[in-house]
Amino acid sequence: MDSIWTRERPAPARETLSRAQIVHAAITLLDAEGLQGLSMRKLAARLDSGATSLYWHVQTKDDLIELVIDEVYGEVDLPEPELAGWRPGAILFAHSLRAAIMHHTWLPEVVYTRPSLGPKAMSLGERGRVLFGAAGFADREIDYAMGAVMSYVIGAARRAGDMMQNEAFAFGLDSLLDGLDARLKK
Amino acid sequence: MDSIWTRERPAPARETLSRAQIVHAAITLLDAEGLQGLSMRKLAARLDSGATSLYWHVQTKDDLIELVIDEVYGEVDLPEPELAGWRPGAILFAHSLRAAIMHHTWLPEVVYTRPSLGPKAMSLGERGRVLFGAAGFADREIDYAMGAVMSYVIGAARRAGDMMQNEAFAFGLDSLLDGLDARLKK
DNA sequence: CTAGTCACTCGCACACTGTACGACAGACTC
DNA sequence: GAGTCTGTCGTACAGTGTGCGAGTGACTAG
Repeated sequence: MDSIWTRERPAPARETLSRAQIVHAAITLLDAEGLQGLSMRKLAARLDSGATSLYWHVQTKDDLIELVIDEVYGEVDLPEPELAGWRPGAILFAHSLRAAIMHHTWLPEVVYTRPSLGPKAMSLGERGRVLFGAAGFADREIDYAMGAVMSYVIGAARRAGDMMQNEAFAFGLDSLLDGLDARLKK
Repeated sequence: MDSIWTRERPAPARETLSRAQIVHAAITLLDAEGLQGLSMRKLAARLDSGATSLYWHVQTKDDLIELVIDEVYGEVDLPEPELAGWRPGAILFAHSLRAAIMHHTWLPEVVYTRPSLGPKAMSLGERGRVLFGAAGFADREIDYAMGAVMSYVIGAARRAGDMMQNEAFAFGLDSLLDGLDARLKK
C-alpha cells in the first residue's frame, strides 16, 4: 500500500543548509574567534558551502547577527515565580544572563545597536513580566525593574572575568535588588 | 638681539597632523556616521591627508579607538564630595556618563573589548574613589559601588532614547542608589 | 655650503570583507 | 517533455586595515 507513512522519506535530495544550522555555526565561530573572526566566507567554509549560499537563508550578515542574538537569549533562565519566589528568581535570572554573556563574550558588543524583537527575547521578556509582576511591581514598574536588572548585568560584563569580579558583581546585584525590594515594601 | 624669545616662531614648517587632531576628527566622524562609518580613509579625507599618514601618529585603528574612548571619559563629570555630598554626586555622575553615551552612541559597542587604562579614565576612577570613599564605603567596596553605578548606566544605554526611557533610567538608578545607601547605614 | 638625520607624508599593493548578479542543478507539477 | 520552485555557487565590485618604501622639507654637524 502506498501512503505518506509507508513511503520512505524521499531522502533530502541534496542535503541542504538551514537557517538554524547557519545560526548555530555562527555562534560557535563567534565563541571561538570573536566578532572580528566572523566572516561569511569563514562561516561558509565551516559549513562546507559557498559563501554566497548563505544569502539564500539570511538576507544580510546583520540579520544573521540578530538571529544569533536571539538564540543566545534562548539560553537564559528565568523561572516562574511559584518555583522560586521573586528574589531568588531574579538572582537566578541575573546569573543565568551573566553566564550566557561570559560564554558568548561578543554579545555585549553587538546587542546595543539592535532592537531585540526575536521570539526568544520576547519570551524572556514575557517570563520576566510574570516574575516581576508577581513580586508586586505594577504597570510600567514591572518593565522598569526587569530592565534595571538586565541593564546592570549587561553593563557589568565589561572586563568581566574571575572570582574577584564575581564578588563585585554580587555586590552590585544585591544592592540593586535591595533597592527594588525597598520599593515594594513602601 | 637674538634669543629664543625674540626669534619669531619658525612657523610650523608644514602644518602637521597631531594625535589630538586625529582623535577629535574621529569622534566627530563617529558621532555623524556611527562605528561602521569610521574608516581610516574617510577619516584621512576629513583631515585632508593621505590615509596612511595617520599611521605615523597612531599604530592601528584599534589604538585610535582606545584613544577615542579615553577622550569621551574626559567628558564625564564627577564632582568632589564637598561640593555635592555623596548621593547627589553619584546622580550627577550617572547622568553625566549617560549624557556622554547618548551623545556618542557608538561608545557601548566599543567599550567592552578594551581595558580603559587611559589617563582620563584613570582620573575618572580616581575622582570616583574619592566620592564613594567619602560616602563611607571602605576598601574594595569603594570600587564595587562605583562599578555598580557605571555598569548600570552603561547597560541602560541599550535602546536608550526619549522621556519614557528617562523615567525607566531614573527608576533603576534610584533603586540602585537606595540599595547602596542601605549598605552604608548598616 | 654640503651631507646627513629626523619628523612626517603618501601612493601602491595585498589580503580580506559584505554582497549583487546571474548561471546552474535537481526535484516536483502539469 | 516543459516549466517552476528551491537552493547552490563562481565571479566580480567596491570598500576595508595596514605594511612597505619612497619622498620631502627643516634642522644640525662639519
